[in-house]
Amino acid sequence: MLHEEVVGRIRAILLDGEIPPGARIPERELCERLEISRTPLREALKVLAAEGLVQLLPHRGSRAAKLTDKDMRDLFEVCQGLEALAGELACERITDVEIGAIAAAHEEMVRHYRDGDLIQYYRGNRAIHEGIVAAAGNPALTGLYASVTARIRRARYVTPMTPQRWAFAVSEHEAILNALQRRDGAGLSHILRAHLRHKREEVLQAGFAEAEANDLALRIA
Amino acid sequence: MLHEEVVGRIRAILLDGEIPPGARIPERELCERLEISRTPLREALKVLAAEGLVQLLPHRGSRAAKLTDKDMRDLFEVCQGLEALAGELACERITDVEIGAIAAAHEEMVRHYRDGDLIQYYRGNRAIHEGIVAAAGNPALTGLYASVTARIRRARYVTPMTPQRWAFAVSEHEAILNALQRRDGAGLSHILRAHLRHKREEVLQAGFAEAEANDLALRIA
DNA sequence: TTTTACATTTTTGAATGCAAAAATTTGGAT
DNA sequence: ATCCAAATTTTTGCATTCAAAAATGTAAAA
Repeated sequence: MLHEEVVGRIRAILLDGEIPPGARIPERELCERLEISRTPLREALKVLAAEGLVQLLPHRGSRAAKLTDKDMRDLFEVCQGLEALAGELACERITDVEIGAIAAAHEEMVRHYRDGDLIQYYRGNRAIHEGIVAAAGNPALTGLYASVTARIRRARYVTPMTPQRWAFAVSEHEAILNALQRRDGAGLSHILRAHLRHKREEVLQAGFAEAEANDLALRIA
Repeated sequence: MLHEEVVGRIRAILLDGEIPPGARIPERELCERLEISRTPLREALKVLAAEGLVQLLPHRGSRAAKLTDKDMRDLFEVCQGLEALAGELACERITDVEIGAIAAAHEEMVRHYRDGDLIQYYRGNRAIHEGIVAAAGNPALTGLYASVTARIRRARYVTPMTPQRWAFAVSEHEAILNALQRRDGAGLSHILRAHLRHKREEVLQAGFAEAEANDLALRIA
């Protein structure tokens, strides 16, 4: 197994929440499960620590990173900046074919909304945002975006979605697609920011990070 | 020596250009120099690879990353986005004391400009930009900014500075300070973008990345 | 019963050893 | 002399080992 694959598999385990935020990472078990020795596992954990997904405590092992409300707010803020930039760049560079693909993803997402299928809706949602970032044609941006969104993904998908919020999010997406089709960079940037700001408010209001903190506090006590 | 210190020292060696872009990283020598064994060195190299400073070639070791013109353009673009965001946030959150510190750094930088001391000018310049980012009060943003600027630092400082360019850059900095003092987020964001766009144009025009590519081509031939 | 000092076990972090892959050198054929 | 193949050396990637640190358990004293 290649180094990048090891990193990827552990990242997936963390993002799936199989090792919940704040929990100790069982070195021995992971070694057995991935059928590798401690050396490559520890290399991967250090990489993931640099990415912010793992917290290393000298001489006391590693834990799945746990985000405070402040961390969450900060990451959403950065994400807003990155998506706003991506939106502007995308409008300058996107091809008609790419717009068509995003429009198709949008229609599919709306269908999932009508069906009330939240999981599939989220999947489509993510494809659209990632499509816009990809259309910016800037791999450095794509990489940072991936790393930031990975860290807040769980919070986004765990936060409860009310019918009102959901309907409003879909209407925002109509505006996003519209701005993209008009190649209105400033407009797209603006609506993307608002869209993410709203999502951030939902997530923070749900007190996701704090819930996790309490959870850990209970476990320690 | 702690893991983070190993990473930091190798990063410094790379940023200083002591191991030039594209050059092979001599594992054995670095081990002796840092007085560590291969295990912690390799852990550090993998972290630096994730940061984009090192290129890992499976079964053929690691090299100091070499940036193409496209890479450089992309990184500058992201840097523009991050600084623009930082500028807006800074204007919302910065204290009078912090503004005073940045104003002082600005005055000092202008003195170095008048003295024609480019090295000290760059140092002051960097302090101002980092001060604005820090004033945004967003550690996630600070981290990404540090990682992106690290990768383009050498190109910025190697690019020749004409008197005209220099004078113009200083005038831009007057506008930056002014916007910050007025806490004009939109204005600061705008001028920071323009400032970086100009710097990017200079760097790309100087053909820094291509020069390095040729340099490597010669070495290989 | 609770607390504290000590011994034991476990876990961490790093050096070493080993097998596989790549680079280099050597030797032979053209 | 040049080119190609095989042997040798070097380097890489990983498993293992070892010392130090932390966690755990135990027993004695308050």
